[in-house]
Amino acid sequence: MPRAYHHGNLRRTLLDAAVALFAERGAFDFTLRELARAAGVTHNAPYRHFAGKAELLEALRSEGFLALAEAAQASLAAAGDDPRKRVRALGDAYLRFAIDEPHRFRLMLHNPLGGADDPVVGQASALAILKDTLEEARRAGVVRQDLSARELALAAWALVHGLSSLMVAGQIPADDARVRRYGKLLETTFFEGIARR
Amino acid sequence: MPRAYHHGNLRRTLLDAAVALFAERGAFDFTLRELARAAGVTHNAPYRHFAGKAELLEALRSEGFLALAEAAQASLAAAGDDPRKRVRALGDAYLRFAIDEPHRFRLMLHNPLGGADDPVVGQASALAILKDTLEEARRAGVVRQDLSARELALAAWALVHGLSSLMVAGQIPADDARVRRYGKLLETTFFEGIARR
DNA sequence: CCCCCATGTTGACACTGTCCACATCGCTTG
DNA sequence: CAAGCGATGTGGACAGTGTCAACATGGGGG
Repeated sequence: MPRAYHHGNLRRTLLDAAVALFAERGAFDFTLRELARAAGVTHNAPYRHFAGKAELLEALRSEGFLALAEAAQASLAAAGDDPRKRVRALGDAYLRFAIDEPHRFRLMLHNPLGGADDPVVGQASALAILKDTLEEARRAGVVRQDLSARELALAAWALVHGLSSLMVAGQIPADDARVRRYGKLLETTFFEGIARR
Repeated sequence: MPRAYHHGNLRRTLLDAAVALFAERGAFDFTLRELARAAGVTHNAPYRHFAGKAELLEALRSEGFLALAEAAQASLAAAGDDPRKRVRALGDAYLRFAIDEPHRFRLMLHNPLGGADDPVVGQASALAILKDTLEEARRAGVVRQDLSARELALAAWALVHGLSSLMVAGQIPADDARVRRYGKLLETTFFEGIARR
């Protein structure tokens, strides 16, 4: 099969190659030209799809958040109707995402500081899912009412994010047993402690 | 004053210049040669003090953890004898450090993945302080006894680290009032929830 | 059917990290 | 107190990088 002059789907190929390179070496020190070579293309072809290296990285981060949002939706769909179970499902999904794709996770969190103003595409939607689910819980009356859904969402996020970070950083082992145990601990901490009515 | 051939304290100067550059642009994209220029020295002088760029970064991370450890000690010294107050003081110190020096904080957490095996110098000592303080609390009987001091320390760390991360990332505003409020919330969460006897 | 424009290529430039051989100093030792 | 040696800084070189500009190609809409 003769390689066509036009690659066909270079953008996709480049993004995939980038993720693969991340996973392979565990750092973000890959090079644009390297990516181009991996895709079997000249060092300048990527510039037809990304304005520069920074934009490619941003695209990767976006995709990460979209994937996370998808995983969150899936876990919600499997969680049934109990509001508390639904919140728990989101936490589990987050933790699992962080553990299964640590490179991507770290890339996503590696924002250039102060970035609440211009969040990456997808980040907002991931956070929105959490907020909506906590809004459900709020309406169902299983959490305190004097905090907004957003505040509750941030608290829950902080909780699970702290654990995820430490696991990804290797400070806390991430074996299945521990993940389940800490997941439950976080659940009670959130519902009996922080969000208690 | 004629610039001497031998700079005198280049290592220090380079590290300081690096921190300054971080703070100035908010990303780790500085260049070794740039650093050398800022220090008024040839592009190769840094190699007499660091094997390469990676080693310089690692030195920076080390210094960050040492500074954090120092801040922790100071806050302990001012905290009196009550074990609970002492733990709380450490949490506050962590949060304050993250907020006051977000660049450094992000650099420190930016480890090359899986790094529990070869932690940066200083990281261990910072963690040790927390562990010791929780050991005190454990001996004083104000926390549950079925968790080791290390486990308690990690739980406390996860808690405060989650909040710190979100604040540094700009997701949660870091004004004084909120910091105090969340600090108190974390304290009760930890002592009444996670670590309750 | 043809031609236009999105996609890919070639060539160039300034700059980077790092290696090497050499220059300059200041501290130790006799 | 001299000398010289090791630590520190210099200058030049090289391959590789990000990015720009000009050119080539060919598939899909008129």
